[in-house]
Amino acid sequence: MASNGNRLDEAARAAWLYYVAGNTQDQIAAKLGVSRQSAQRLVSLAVSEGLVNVRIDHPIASCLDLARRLKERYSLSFCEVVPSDPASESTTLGVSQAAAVEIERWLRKEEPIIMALGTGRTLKAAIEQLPPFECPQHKVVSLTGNISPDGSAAYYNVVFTMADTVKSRSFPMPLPVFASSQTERTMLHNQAMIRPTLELAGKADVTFVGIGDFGPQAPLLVDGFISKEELDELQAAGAVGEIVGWTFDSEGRLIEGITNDRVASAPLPDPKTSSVIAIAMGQKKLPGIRAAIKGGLINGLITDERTADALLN
Amino acid sequence: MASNGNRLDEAARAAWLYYVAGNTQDQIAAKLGVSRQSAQRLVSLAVSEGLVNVRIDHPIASCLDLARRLKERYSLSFCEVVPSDPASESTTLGVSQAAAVEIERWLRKEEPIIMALGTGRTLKAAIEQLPPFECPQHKVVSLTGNISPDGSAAYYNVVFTMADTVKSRSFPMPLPVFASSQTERTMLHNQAMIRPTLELAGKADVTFVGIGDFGPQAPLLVDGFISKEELDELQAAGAVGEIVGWTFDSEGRLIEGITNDRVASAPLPDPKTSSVIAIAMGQKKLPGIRAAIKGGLINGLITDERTADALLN
DNA sequence: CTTTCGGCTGAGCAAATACTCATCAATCAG
DNA sequence: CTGATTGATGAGTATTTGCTCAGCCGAAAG
Repeated sequence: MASNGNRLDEAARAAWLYYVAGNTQDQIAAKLGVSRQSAQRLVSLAVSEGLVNVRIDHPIASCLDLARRLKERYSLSFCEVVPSDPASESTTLGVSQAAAVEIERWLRKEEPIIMALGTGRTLKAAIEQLPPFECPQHKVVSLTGNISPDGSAAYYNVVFTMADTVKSRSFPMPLPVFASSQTERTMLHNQAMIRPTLELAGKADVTFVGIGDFGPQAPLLVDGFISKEELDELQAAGAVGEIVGWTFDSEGRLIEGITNDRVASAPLPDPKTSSVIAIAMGQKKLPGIRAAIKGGLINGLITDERTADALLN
Repeated sequence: MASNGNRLDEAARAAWLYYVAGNTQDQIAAKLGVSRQSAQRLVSLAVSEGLVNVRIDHPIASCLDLARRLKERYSLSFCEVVPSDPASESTTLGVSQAAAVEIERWLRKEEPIIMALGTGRTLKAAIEQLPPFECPQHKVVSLTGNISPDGSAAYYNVVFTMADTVKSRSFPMPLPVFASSQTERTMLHNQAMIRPTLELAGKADVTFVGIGDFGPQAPLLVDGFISKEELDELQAAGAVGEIVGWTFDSEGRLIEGITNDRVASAPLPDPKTSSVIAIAMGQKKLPGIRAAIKGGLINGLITDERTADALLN
């Protein structure tokens, strides 16, 4: 749609006049020859389309301090803490922006890298913050299958979302998230189309993942990947969190059997040889985050002030 | 002042809650435990301190097109065009932000680079847009002296401004802008403290400069570097623009004699071996910009829509 | 100890902005 | 061709923001 592009152009122009040039919407309306309301709509469109990117260039002392202490205490190689909004229950607010900045930083590199991506709401929100740009030198590979139990494309598989805005070479994983049995998983993983992707995932320079909790609203349950019975069984076995479907207990040890036999996801890249950065915040995820750190599943964390504080106590 | 730092912390937090979390100032006030007015003041402080950085992630088609045509027509290796605010007479609005982004892009590189900086209001405005960060691997060298005719530090010498926010190795040029004679210049340039700096400037990987005009408000005149008589003489000799004090005619050829014999600035780095990017916009500067491009003094340009349009016609 | 001064604060108000709703135009299926 | 649907528009209005001004507090000077 040319009209759509033009509209976004106009929106960008209006947003530019508003945020950069500091015009009022009245002035913008006059300059663009539209009504004041339309100008307001253009600005708000630009905002809602994510064209407007605000960053605060000030390391808030308390956040820096929390990040430093987390890094020290848990030997993390990367940690970023964003301010909390005390009133908000969102599990993405703030961390998604910070994650987007970090993801962009990696993708802006000139030498080719391999980036692996997990799945989940938090990560999806982060990807949606990315500005469009081109980096054909990089490879972005999904750690998890993109097929829902009902056969449709998994909504929270983020590689596709990313491909919409960032032009890199994408490697989705054309698999279900869980195989029906360990045997089937082996078979699936041996497919000629899958194997290279799995190998690529193993060689990732950097990995971004979300962490799923095992409360009553566990994402694996809500999205229909596991049944209530399986959830109960996992909880009984001590499950506190999950990364791309790999379930682990409070010590960060993968739980044997149950669902981990059937997860079709690639194994998590080894944090010893690459950066594995989790993006997670919120009370619910706390046990999972703590466990993932303790078990050395991850070596990087992007979280918020409140969660950081809780992790230290 | 700890209070000052705390205040900026609070300002950053308020700005974060406002711009990123989307709170109203009332909500922020409640959360930070201050009055609404104070919250408003914190937000506006954050804005005026430059903590808040807005960027519009949308290439406005017409600007992209102008940039492309400029690059083609004049064989520029870099060109960026920002939207114009039709009502504003500013010669920095927009281009300073765009220049800051480009400068930051260079400084974020991991491998060490040498960046040379010119002088002037436009460049200073750009430097002021830079967020604070550290890049000790780079060297930033001034092309011009930093001593005003009256002996004070030249206000528009930007290396110091930059050193305030960006931690790189800085090389100011402890010289006047103009020597009193050609002989004195030779002598000054042969000083042991100056020579390495000059050599560094000659090896710059990237150079950012402003362009001065020769109208009645010529910056060289306004800042007291040259007299009205010298200005008249230069104009009579065909001067249309000036970069770090080097005056050139409408073909971009340096004007022999008069002031060019005495400019203590380093010679402009050769655009064949490095990027020499001019930041300039506005009707007044048009002849100077055109000449600098024509004469091959620069190979990169950051300007605004209106100026770009005029350059193409 | 008092005075002065600079900066901070809150109240009130004007301006700017965002939202809702009814209307209108264009597109598309039948 | 007609009716339905979608999306844009302008008016009116509520909310939010920014500005000015008078008062206040504490630090520094006398």
